Amino acid sequence: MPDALVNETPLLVPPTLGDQTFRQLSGLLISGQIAPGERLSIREIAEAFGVSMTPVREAVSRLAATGALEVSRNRAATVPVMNVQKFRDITRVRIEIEGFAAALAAENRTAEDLKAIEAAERAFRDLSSDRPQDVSNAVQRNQQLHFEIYAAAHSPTLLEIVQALWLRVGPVLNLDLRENPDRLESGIATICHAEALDAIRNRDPDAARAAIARDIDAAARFIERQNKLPS
Amino acid sequence: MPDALVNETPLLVPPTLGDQTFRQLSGLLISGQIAPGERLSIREIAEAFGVSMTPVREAVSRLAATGALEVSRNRAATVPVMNVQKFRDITRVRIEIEGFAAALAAENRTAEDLKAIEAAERAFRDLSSDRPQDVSNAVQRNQQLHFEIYAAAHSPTLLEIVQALWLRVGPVLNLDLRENPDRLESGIATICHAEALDAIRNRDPDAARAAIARDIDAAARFIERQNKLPS
DNA sequence: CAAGATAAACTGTGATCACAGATTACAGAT
DNA sequence: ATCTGTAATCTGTGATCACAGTTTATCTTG
Repeated sequence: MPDALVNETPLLVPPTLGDQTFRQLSGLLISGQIAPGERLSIREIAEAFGVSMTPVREAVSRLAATGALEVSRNRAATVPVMNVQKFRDITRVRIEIEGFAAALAAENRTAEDLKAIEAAERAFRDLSSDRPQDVSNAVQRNQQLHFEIYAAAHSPTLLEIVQALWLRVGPVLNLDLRENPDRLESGIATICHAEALDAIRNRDPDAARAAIARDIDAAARFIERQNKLPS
Repeated sequence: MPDALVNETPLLVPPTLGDQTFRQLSGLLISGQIAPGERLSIREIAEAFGVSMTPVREAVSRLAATGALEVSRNRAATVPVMNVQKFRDITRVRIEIEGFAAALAAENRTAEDLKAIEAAERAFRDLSSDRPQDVSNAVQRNQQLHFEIYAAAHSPTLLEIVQALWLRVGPVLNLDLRENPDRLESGIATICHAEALDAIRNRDPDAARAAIARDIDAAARFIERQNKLPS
């Protein structure tokens, strides 16, 4: 599931335990299965994953480096709790950067990119109408669609930045989604996705940027409206 | 609870050896004192810094997570070598993101921010005219000015992203600068800095974005013109 | 019953070791 | 002199231990 978020390593060499731990933790974080404020003990994770402390330490270090985890001295790592101020800050940055990625995708997408995006859009729309309460799959397919678009921008640098941003907002966005599945039923996401797809198909960068910006903004407004964000 | 007051001041707790190692390596990378392609052995660094392998491993993991270092399985970490394609990609992203940060700075800067930016601009300009061959200080003061501007945007998320970008381009930009000090004499940087300062002073986001974009683009064109980038 | 002192358990940090894969150096053969 | 196979060296990876600071539980005390 977290494959879209993690860079593929050559299959010639087997990934290290540190890599595997990083991927597993990333998947749990981005899909909202670890709540903000939750404590992550290195020893507990090591025991749960059947490895020693060393690979977990490396994974936690990497996650902390990208802001996905917070570590204090001699204290357990925690998923950052996001207050309203931080949430607005990261939302503003996401709108700019992911909007830019969508604009680049509209310019640089190939025919294969378009086909992949169309398939991902259809998959999300079908699930949204057929099984709107299937939150786990919705989270996964929404992520799949977004990153098909961002991959079509053909900018490795931008892709890594967006991945790091999603690792930060994942716990907030998707944990909320799991608690309020009706957010999907509003259909705002489906509309924005369709607009983004059209813009990318027509190679319209400004429209693509606007569509992604609206998608992000709508979700953010929904989160803020529930007032679950602390302080 | 007195604990709350103590915990609010994180500078009282001494940084870990891993943090210090990370900072030292970051400084060496961002200032171009470690060349692209150079190998960084954990044991060598540990011996040079007088620590064990453990803190160095953590620092290297964090740097690799942000793309500042590349690690292959069972091989020494290396400073990523940037070909023309990668360099253009990251330059394009820098123009968008750092331009956005400059625009935010023009909107959100306080009077104190402006004073700090003005001082940094003056420091760079003075050095540029008085001792144009003092590359080490020029690199440092250029960085100082840029990050005074980016800090004035008051967006922690954006600031971390820009820092990660500088860790990647530092080796290329500043190593080149050390080998070709005459780039400073062109005065393009000084002109762009002055434009950016004016725009931020006048709270003109578009002009601030354009000035920073021109500064980044000019330096990038200078690098590409020398054709030192491989492949 | 509530509040505070104290001990037990838990935490990350750092160092050290064993190990297997990768690199390098060196030898011999052609 | 050049190629080649092999041994020595170097590499990150992972596990384990000791240690000090933090957190939590327990017991005492008012």
